[in-house]
Amino acid sequence: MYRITELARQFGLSRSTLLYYDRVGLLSPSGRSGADYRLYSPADRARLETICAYRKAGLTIEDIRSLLAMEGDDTSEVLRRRLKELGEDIRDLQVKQRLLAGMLRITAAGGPHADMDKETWIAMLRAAGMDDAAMERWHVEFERRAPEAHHRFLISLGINETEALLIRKLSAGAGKGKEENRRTDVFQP
Amino acid sequence: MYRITELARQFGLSRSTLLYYDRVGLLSPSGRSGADYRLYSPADRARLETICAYRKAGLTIEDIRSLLAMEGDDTSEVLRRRLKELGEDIRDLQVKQRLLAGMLRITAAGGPHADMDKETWIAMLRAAGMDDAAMERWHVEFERRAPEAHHRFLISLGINETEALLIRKLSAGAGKGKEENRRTDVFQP
DNA sequence: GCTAAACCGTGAAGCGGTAGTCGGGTCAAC
DNA sequence: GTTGACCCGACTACCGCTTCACGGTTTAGC
Repeated sequence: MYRITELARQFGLSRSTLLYYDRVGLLSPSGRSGADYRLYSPADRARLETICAYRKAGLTIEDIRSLLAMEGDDTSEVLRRRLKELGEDIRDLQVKQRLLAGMLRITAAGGPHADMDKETWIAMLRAAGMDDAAMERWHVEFERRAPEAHHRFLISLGINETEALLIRKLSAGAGKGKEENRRTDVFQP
Repeated sequence: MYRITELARQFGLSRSTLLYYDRVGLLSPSGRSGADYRLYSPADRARLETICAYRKAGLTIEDIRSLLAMEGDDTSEVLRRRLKELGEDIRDLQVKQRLLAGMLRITAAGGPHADMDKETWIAMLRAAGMDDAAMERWHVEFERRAPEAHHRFLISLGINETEALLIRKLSAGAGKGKEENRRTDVFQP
């Protein structure tokens, strides 16, 4: 059995937080001491562990309550909804980033890579010693191992859909040894 | 002169919001009608326009107050600070995305690289002909040109916060020519 | 046995940035 | 003079806690 501050410290929480969880009925200690102190059992501890995991994913208290209530039946719907929300929240923040960057007249921070664009990326690889042929091998390898990630990556550099598909097609073709498809200029236009 | 609800609607705000702005002294109407109604002048309107622009960038009321107080002298510091905060907030959300995706056993749809991990990435660069030294030069270059994007990139490969910060620190140090920091094993452990 | 520190309890208030609601006053049109 | 749209100030609610206040309990050392 753990006392409140002891348990709180185990999870990096404050005593107040556990008091709050008790008040809202999310986690109530299963016992009390003679002096009416809260006593948490190992089962309570396990429940708190789950709660913390969900909280770290940004789920609301209400969401967590319902997740704990339905005991692993169909948790996925709530989680999926939260995942969607997160995506929207991130996009909102990215919009704000762009607005602010505009005010500062900084190169607009756009996609997932924000201040990264095709030119910067290529310059970096070149600085590391890659030449055109190496970059082509790299695209081929990327397309072979993770075509979807390859696509997302190209988009994140600000390359448009059409051009991204073209690059991928050439990478796929080159991987099969078709010599006539050698057009390194597409990779570094 | 505009009345409160009229002005609120022009900016897609609620009446309550303008009442609040008045209460906290962010935007007070320059006049009152005979019936003590708030009357906003065109100058008030212009001020509100600025306020809305800043709010859309997610600045706090306090930030906006100080920005308006110093009348365009050195706004950039506050804005830059907010931009940094936004980057951190986005990273926090992306961490949550990954945690949730893990719970759903989905290949993280959130990160820019999704089904990409550190091992695959390194294998790809090696296949393209990069050696350890080249990879280190690349990290150094990445850190120098786009530190935030570098961080996001490392996180997207599934590298944890602590290790990402370590790699960046070493990259930054190596960029300044500190030979004793040469520890390529950190980049490919 | 005494004291001090560290713990425990309860209850209330506060944070930000609104949204909404209340009872009552004001205005223009019919 | 009445209807209905608008306005007023003041209030409450939201989330996930945190902080404060005040008093009782446990623990350690002397």
